[in-house]
Amino acid sequence: MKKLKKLEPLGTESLVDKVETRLLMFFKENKLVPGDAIPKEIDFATSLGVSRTVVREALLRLRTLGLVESKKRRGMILKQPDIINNFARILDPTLLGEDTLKQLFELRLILEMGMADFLFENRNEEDLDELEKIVAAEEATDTHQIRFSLDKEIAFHGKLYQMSNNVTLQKFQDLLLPVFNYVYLKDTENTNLDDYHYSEGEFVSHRMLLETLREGTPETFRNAMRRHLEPHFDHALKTGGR
Amino acid sequence: MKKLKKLEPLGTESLVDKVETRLLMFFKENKLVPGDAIPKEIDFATSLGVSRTVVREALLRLRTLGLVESKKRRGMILKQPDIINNFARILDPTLLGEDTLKQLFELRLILEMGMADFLFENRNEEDLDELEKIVAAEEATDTHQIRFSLDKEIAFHGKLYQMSNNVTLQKFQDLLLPVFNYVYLKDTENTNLDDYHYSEGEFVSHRMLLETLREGTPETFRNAMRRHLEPHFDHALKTGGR
DNA sequence: ATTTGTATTATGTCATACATATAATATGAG
DNA sequence: CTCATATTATATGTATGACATAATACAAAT
Repeated sequence: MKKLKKLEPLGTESLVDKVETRLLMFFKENKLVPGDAIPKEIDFATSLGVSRTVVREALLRLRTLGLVESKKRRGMILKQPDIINNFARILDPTLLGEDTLKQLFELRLILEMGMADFLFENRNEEDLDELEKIVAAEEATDTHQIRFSLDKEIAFHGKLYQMSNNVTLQKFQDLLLPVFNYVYLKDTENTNLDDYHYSEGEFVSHRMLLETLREGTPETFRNAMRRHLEPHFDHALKTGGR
Repeated sequence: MKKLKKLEPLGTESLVDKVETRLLMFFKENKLVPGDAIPKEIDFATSLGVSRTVVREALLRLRTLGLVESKKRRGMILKQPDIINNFARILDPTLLGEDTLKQLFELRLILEMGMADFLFENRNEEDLDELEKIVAAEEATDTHQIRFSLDKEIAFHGKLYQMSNNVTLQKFQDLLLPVFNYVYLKDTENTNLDDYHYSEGEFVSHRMLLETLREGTPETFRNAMRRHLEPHFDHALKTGGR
């Protein structure tokens, strides 16, 4: 038997896959930018030699990803994909695995530890005042349970994200909020955070964070935030194995 | 003319939209989890009273988002949506606006500043040795240009992400890498980073970061990292307005 | 000139048929 | 009986043609 050339595994990708990549190539080659109109389904179908069904499914994918938008009679136009928005639909904590949830919660800790510099860069009286109001309201309500009242937690930390002045980060946080809540609640079920005793007995409250943000530096703020988040960090680090 | 009650705009959502939400409800109500099989297209179609086409398009969306997976003859099963993977297709830097790019680059700075605690929690000799190798190779090559050699930069920082032991974070970094490179290159075009002079004249090299990771604490590491990233921070903060 | 109707057009939906891949089963060789 | 191989059934994938729907342009009417 003659030596035969190894038989290449023939592409496993479906027709729709191919068409999708062809469409993306088409956009790039023609240097189309968001706002530009693209040919109609039937034209793509004929020039690619496939059925309208296939073209439609490929375009539907791109639409799902927010890359194109379709209007009746008007055809389709390229869109600036809103990276974040699509996930909102499916990012249901109950549909995510334990490990992913844990990692996303870690991500939250990372983000809040890392954004100090941007907070200091963009802080202004207006925002600080609003933060002040949030803290004041928090202190006024229930002096015993203030530490881990979820609503206040969200209000305060949410405001911080907003103050980062990074819209993408904000959207990201909005998106992950349900996840955070979910993990947070699950955690508080198991370990009663009120009983948690901080190292050196010192608890860093929202008020103290606010003061640090007013008078401190990014560095001191990071340290304060680390203390503030200590129970969460402990939980995340303890339950290690991924 | 009499004062008329404002006429509510009636729902503009398409059939496919409705079916999609119905499908998601179905999954939740039946407490389906990743791995579970779901009814076939035709069954959904008949029970919802719509054509297979519509069901198919709705399912295709969910497939595009990674929530379901389809295999011939086997039907469809719920999948753990890979949050990150979906971005890849559309996250072409050339398709993103300037502002989004900038914000993603900031996100990188935030992540690297924030992950210190996890690095220290998960560090082990093996990883540190590998990091050592990367640094050594870096030092060996070109003693003059070591600071901002892109490859080494990627190798070193990439390894850090890997050491965070957070797969989601890693994937996120993989995904954003092209964006980072893109922004990085554009930055170095304008401002020659080699000419950048660090505050107090002190430059924190990869080697110093490594030493801090070996002997220091999360706190000292954050400070070192902040110094190391100083030119990037400066650039990000200077060009402020979003 | 503003409104109202009408034709046009590209996407949205439907119905049906067939192709294709694969799990399940049956068949056959040893 | 065991294993490999062929067959069959089935759910998704693709194709085709038809009609519905909404948005636009333009004509007609007031």
